[in-house]
Amino acid sequence: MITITLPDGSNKQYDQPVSAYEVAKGISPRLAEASICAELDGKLVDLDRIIDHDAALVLHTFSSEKGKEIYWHSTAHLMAQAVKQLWPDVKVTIGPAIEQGFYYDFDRDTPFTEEELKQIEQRMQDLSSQALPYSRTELSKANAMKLFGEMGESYKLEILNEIPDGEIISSYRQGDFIDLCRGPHIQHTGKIKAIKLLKSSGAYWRGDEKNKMLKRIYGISFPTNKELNEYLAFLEEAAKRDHRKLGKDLDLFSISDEVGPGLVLWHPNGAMIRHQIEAYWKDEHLRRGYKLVYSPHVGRSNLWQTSGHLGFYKENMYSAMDVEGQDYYIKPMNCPFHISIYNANLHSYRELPIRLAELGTVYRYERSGVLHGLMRVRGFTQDDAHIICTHEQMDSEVEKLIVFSLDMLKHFGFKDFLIYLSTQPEGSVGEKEDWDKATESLAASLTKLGLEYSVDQGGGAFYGPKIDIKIKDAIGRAWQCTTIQFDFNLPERFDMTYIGADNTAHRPYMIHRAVLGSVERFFATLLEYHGGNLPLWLAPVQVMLIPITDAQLDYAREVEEKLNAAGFRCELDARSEKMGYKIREAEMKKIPYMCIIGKNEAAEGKVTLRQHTVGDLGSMSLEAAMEALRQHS
RNA sequence: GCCGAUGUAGCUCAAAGGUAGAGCAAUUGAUUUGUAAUCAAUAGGUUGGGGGUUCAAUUCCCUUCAUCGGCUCCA
Repeated sequence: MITITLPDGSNKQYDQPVSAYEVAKGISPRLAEASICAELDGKLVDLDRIIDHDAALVLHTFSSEKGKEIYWHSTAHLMAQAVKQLWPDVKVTIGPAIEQGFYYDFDRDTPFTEEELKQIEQRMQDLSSQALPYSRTELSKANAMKLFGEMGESYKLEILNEIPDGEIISSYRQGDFIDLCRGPHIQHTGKIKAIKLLKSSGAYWRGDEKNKMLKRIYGISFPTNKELNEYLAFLEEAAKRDHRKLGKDLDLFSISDEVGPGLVLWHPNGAMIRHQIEAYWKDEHLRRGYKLVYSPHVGRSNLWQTSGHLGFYKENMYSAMDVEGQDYYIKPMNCPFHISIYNANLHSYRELPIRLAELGTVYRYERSGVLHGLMRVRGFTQDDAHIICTHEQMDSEVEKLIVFSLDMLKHFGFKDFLIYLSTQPEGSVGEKEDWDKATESLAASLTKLGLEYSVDQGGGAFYGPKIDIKIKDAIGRAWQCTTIQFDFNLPERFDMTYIGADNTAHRPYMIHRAVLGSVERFFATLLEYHGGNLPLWLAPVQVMLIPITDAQLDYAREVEEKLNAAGFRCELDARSEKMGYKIREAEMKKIPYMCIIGKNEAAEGKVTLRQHTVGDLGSMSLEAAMEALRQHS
């Protein structure tokens, strides 16, 4: 008797071994049809896997993350099959599922053209209609080497070589196509109904630029055309939210060819938003015991020598400029300056923690291919701070930092974060004891605050462990904003000390952190998150005054003055255009509120309020309108 | 930096081996209007830069710069 436990706790009993598919069918034929793979005692397996012992079984459909992953992975195999059929000489490499879809890397000299993508897509559809079963074969490493060797798939041999001897190796075959693969897979190619190959690009073998450049094809697939169309519509929607488009449409910023790539020009509207962000940022820091500082944009080579940047960061720094025979470098980081500020005085343990904060503009050489709107630029302003504290203060400082960061991000409207804890990498500096203590402190704070996080083992900087908080952009790409990093390197290099209660010098702990990350990147994620409809307190123009005819201009000016005096940012549209036209323009500029002022309003001393995307809110006294605005924020 | 695509008026886009066209925006004039586009006129371009082929290039070729999508890296 075999007992199978389902996720809801119920049991199914069988006299003899049974496949996961049969179990699914026993529950409901529809579930069996929708199932993609099975999870047996926590291990993903094919649906036709025979269950011969008591086990916990979870069936995954396309609605689960794991189901999607297997589905897309299977589609990647299908694409590889199509490509091999069309171009037998092309070598296959690897083709995993990604967050949205899948890709497959091929070794081929010429890139895949749009035409060819369509051709591949068509062939995939043909193969799908043949409903070819994916069948698993387990074989020894030697046999696998022989098989893929005969097929001439050299990349597969390279992968096989790295698999330890004795391990069972599986391959999957559908029709005439065999791929080395751990699996599992969907039952047959017929399950893949809607396919779209999105783009082709180059990608290095194993992500290493020293390796050969392969040709990658990205695609996505769904069980129904409806889902595919919805996804394509989502991409279109997302494109409208792209901060580069919004930046242009709302006249927020530009990047000029003549000024230089990756260098941002902030237009008045964008600058106003930035000003609001920065003002709030400064207030919050002062409230929380930070001291604001300013530092220069360049520093002598000695400084960067001491900090070590000329050693380990030089490829990201701009070349030196000569000043009276001395080399000066434009700063890629603020740390050495903040440390120099700390070191300008002798410090007692009574002063600690010292928290130095600055909106510090830095310049880094980023390779031309990586620049991306405001997300990745060459000159940017970090909302930087360095916290210098004693060992005892470390835990509470870390905890405060996490709370501070999340509070601030939430204030801007963000709700979903991805939190990562990165631990000690190979070749790091500092004592293991310090690393462990700091890492524990970071982990403990996250746990104490009840936050979920992923651990990036060995992903820390060489100088210390860190916590990163990422925010997603319009199409789900995650961008790092907050970073909280311990630094065991610079305090040593700059010989930072404080005098302890024992009247001897001690080495302080230093935490380097940025909450927003960089003003540029944060601004971009903020724009995309809100789709350009910023919260009232950030909107560059909060109220647009729209007189209906020129006869109301005087009254409108009066209203403007009063609104300004009350601290609202408003503009008067005094053009002799029709009201509908002015409303349309204000709506397109995403201005949160409009005050419509016609002869009725002028006569009664009122305004008619209209809210962006909402519509007419009716006529009211100016005081009532201002109260409504205050309520809004 | 590498692979691919793209680059035409301020913006969004057409066209084409024989010296570029629309809509919006702009300017001027008329209009004075009640909740998402009033009408007319005017002006606007070395078709990203450089070089080549050609009787002729903006179109074809080379090169360079930039942008976009990836690779890698990172705030």
